[in-house]
Amino acid sequence: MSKARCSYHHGDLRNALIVAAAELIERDGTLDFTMAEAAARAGVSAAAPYRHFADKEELLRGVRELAILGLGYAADEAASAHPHGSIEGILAGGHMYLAYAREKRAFFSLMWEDRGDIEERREKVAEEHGAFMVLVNMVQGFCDAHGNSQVNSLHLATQIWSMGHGIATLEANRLINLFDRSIEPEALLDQSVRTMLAGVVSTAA
Amino acid sequence: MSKARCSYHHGDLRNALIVAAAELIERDGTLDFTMAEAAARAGVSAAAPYRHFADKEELLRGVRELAILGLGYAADEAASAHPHGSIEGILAGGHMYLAYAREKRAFFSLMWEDRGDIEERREKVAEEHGAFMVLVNMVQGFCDAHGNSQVNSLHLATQIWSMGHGIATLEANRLINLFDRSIEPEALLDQSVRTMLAGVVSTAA
DNA sequence: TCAGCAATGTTAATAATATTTACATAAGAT
DNA sequence: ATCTTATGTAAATATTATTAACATTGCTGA
Repeated sequence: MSKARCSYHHGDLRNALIVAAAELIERDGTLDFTMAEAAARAGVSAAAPYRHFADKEELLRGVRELAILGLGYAADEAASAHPHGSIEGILAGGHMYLAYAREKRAFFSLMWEDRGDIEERREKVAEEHGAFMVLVNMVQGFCDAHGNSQVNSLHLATQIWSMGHGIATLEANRLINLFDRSIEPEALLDQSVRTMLAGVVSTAA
Repeated sequence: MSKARCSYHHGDLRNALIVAAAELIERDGTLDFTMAEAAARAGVSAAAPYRHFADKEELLRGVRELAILGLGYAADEAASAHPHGSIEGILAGGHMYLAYAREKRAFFSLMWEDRGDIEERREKVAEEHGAFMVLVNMVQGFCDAHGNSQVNSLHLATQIWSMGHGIATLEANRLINLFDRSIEPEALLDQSVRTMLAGVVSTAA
């Protein structure tokens, strides 16, 4: 069985709950949906979730996985629209990240919030964090194209990521223009990335 | 009256509650202290806080103000240890920010989380956000010292802030070296800031 | 095929908290 | 000295997460 709900057993409740929770997060823009509502949406009783998740934390981690995968797809898409190694590809990735932070705040914060399972996450980095891998690739391509082979692309990617992450995080929390109303996040990001990459090129061997 | 608690009335309960809450946050490293415990610590009943704060959110906002002021003092201190306009001053500010994020995670996230009162915050920017003003000053000094007067220091300060904010946020959530274990946050920050400032100088009129 | 087990659901507690209500006290103004 | 308002208290309420005790059913091996 794997249908809607022939009878007593659901068939795929774990995933159904993750989806239900994600829908509620999407709907409310917060992570504080109730277990009961998620369960109801999946068509089961309030206690059923506990057969699949130790607690709400664990369900949230499930949702997070989904979100991270989604971000990876978005990154693929952004990257594939530009030539490999081009600065535009990197900028497009940044815009995608920024848009995600803005439009899916709750998922974005869920994704980057310490939930006490860093080690577990580290083990699954390769499978789950496609988005970062895409960035590393683009950076690698950029360095190759600009004859700077001394650069550690993992390192440079982290540098660019953290830069974009700062802007995106502040934007998600509506704080990026707390001090200067004229700030435009995308422009700020572009400028930062360009400056950084210019720095890398000027250091070229 | 303004003493410990001569009798029925406290005298300064509002502040006492903010301090109590801050102590609990410090102790547990989380924002999820209970109103009851904060009240108990201030020596009053569980319902008393509601005479001073509409809800826990409002108490948290009170604690946030305190934290932001503290960050401002730390910024003053960091800046005053280096010559005005020096790159070292800016780096020191960054290190302070990073250390704060690492050592006071809960306060750090409280400070930069959207709590639905952006407009109110904006009105008090000048009084409360000393730390950013310090940064703006240092940046201004740097630009003056390097003969680049076309730069909008508010804008550049935002750029540097968001850069440091990204690294600090990721560090606070233990994610900065999720992909690359060899990353050292302070070194990454220094490098990023130096690259950015080098870019500004090279663009000098 | 069928008995029995393990997995997965159910309903009815339990528990922890925020928040409200109804009442008490006391500080300060008239 | 009294009256009003601000500030406390104790005792509900309400909301949720989570657990407990019991039910159903798919699957496994004889």
